[in-house]
Amino acid sequence: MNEHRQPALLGEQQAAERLSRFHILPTQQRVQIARVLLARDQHLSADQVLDLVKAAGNRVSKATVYNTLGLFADKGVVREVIVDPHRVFYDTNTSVHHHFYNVDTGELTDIGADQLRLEGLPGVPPGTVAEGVDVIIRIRQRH
Amino acid sequence: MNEHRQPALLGEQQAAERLSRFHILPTQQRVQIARVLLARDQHLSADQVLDLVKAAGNRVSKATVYNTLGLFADKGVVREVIVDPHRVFYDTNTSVHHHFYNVDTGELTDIGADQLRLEGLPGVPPGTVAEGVDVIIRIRQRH
DNA sequence: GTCAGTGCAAACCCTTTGCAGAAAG
DNA sequence: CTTTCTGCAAAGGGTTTGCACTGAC
Repeated sequence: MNEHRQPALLGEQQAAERLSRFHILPTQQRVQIARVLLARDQHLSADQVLDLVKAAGNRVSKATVYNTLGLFADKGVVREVIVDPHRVFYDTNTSVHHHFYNVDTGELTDIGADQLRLEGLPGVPPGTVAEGVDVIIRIRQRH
Repeated sequence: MNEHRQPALLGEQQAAERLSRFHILPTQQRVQIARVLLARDQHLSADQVLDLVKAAGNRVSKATVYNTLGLFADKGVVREVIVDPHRVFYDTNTSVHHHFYNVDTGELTDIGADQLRLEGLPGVPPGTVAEGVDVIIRIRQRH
């Protein structure tokens, strides 16, 4: 009856291995952050990650969460989603896909790559290379 | 030889009329902001707008610039572009189009609607309505 | 022992807010 | 005269930084 009190966490082993695969040294805090973050496909802000790590009974500082999420994004473990000037979301789904962003609730929902196709991608400006394509469909509550 | 020292400004009359058309009371500051902002197709941050208004010899406060840009966006005079967690850009081109965002330089460039087509727009989640679609192609300097 | 990672608090920066004074109609 | 707008400065909130401490190898 109480097996759902705590959100499922990724095992420490698995988390550490996953970080190693991305050439990230699996320190204690990074592993704890990975355990909550990578447990499922989700979109979390830095603050939410901090809360989840603490809720799981581990201690991390705010600075480390920010540093770590930035590192994870750099290394490709997660993807930054910028839809709101107030906070950055980290998306654990790194495959090609897009998003609905509910401006009223702040909720972010995935749109599979198969549900939306981009035709005729334009060439990038000279001297630059493409890094990624973000498609955001902004929605709001009816009325 | 000195006709380019000052960026071209929209005439006061034109600026005021344009605001009225969007049901915005054309007060002094709003008109001055509109004159620099709407002079051409461009992407400006609030800070840049503040600097431009001051450079044009007019006085405005930071708060008024923020309030005014927010108002303009609400009324549809400009479009907010959120590509950078650090600042919001205001785009004077309100027709359907997309953007390149150079993450190294912070530069925003338009992509005409004719250069990129979206196929198979998915239906929005129940209880919500679409407000807009943003396509951002993130680019960076080669090497 | 050396170098990288972490924690804390303070600094930062963009943006918003509260409120008194000014301007618009 | 009433309502809305503006300016200033202060507050806000997410993110970053500086620096001493800790941990990894």
